[in-house]
Amino acid sequence: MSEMRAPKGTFDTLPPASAQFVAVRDTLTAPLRRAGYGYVETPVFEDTSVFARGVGESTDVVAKEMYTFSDRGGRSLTLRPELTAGLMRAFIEHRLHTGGLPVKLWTVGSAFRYERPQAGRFRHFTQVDCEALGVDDPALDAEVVALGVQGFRDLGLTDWQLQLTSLGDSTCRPQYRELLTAFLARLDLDEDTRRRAEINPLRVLDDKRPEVQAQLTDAPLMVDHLSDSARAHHDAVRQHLTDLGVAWVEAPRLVRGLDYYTKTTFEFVHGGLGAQSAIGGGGGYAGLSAALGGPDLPGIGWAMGVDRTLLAVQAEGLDVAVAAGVRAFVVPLGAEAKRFAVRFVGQLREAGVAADTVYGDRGLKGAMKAADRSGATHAVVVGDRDLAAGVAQLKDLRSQEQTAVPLGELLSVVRDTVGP
RNA sequence: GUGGGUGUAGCUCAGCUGGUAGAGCGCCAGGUUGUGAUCCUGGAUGUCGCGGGUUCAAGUCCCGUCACUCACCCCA
Repeated sequence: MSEMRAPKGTFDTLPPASAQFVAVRDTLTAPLRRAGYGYVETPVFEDTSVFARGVGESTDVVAKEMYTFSDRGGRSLTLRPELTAGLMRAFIEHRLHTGGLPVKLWTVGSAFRYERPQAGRFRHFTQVDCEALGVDDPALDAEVVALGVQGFRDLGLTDWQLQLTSLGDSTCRPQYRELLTAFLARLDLDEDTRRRAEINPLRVLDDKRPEVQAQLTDAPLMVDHLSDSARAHHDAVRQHLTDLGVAWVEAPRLVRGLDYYTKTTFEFVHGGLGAQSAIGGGGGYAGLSAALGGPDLPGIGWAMGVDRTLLAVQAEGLDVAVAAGVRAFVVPLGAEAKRFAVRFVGQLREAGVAADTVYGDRGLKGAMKAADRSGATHAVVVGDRDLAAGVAQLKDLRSQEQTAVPLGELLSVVRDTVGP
């Protein structure tokens, strides 16, 4: 066994399972493409300050989970721990806000966090990201959420739910925060939790330990202390979601780990994943653009975990992969037949038929075995003897029926028999 | 960063109270010198994660270490 291994917390996605990964990734992005969102490609690493300022210095992600390094020019760079901050940096750098608003963007790619791996949590993972920037409109919030919902529906997922709440805005959140801090100060909490309460008291609300939860039954909730405008925004979002046929559950204790979220906040959770049950999440972020030195513009967006969604697909036993493999497999026998096979496979592919042949000297039996494993429904067996007679044998690998086909008709017969 | 579990063939695993390794699947070959899958027969592959200790003897017991895994924290 080799000592070479994928780094801790990373994994390789190999055939045939990789076909499912591709299907999940493409299904999640399809609704965005259909809705007119534009694709953006940004670097996998950014200046460290993009994340420090964008994600928030006090978050765990920035404080202890970033892959940060110096390049040869002495610059501090960081492998992106999420995709939104880099997207915003590009949005600001290229002054995309000077066009029509909102600006609707999506991207997909790798993200990196130095965390202890566990089920559904890795140091390298893939996210699909969707952002709508520059307009504060509850209908836009609803659209963004609905586009995420559509992806899950298209995959056939059923064991999931949308959790929704509002984290308030700059006028009501600070007041609520004080209220909550005062409440938490009266509880019997361990030192670790106290420290967390200081950094972000909201996060204590979704502590999973029963002894903590028991003390939180009477905790004040953000949704009960929203400003009039935040309240109206939240109500309108829910009305639009209803109109769009999107169901949700109220999650007044939903907290997200990135500092930039405001108002609409949501998470998609799946029942088959273990502790890391979130397959996607997002929300509004009023202050992010300004925090990165850009215009003071609002935004709404989400990130979906492709790997976690794939786990969800597998947990539900769904068959999402497009049929891989080939339809026709050419089996040559002899030197002349070999030349014919290589040429004929090229013709089949050119004609749109997924086809393959055998490479390496394996003999007829081995070649037939390869044909079987390829997933092809039909084999084209051709030996020098057949070529001399001007035919090839077309064999249905399921029924075992074999018929001789004149070479002049072979291409069209195979194409019509096996399909694309 | 903290805690629990597990490391034996390519994969899934068995190996009782210590006596120097096995099964199924897969792979290869033959049965069928021009036919796969099915069936029959045969075959190959292991530093038992690594290091140390106890013992006449360690896959088995003890210690350490690494990896994987699950959970906390956090999050996709």
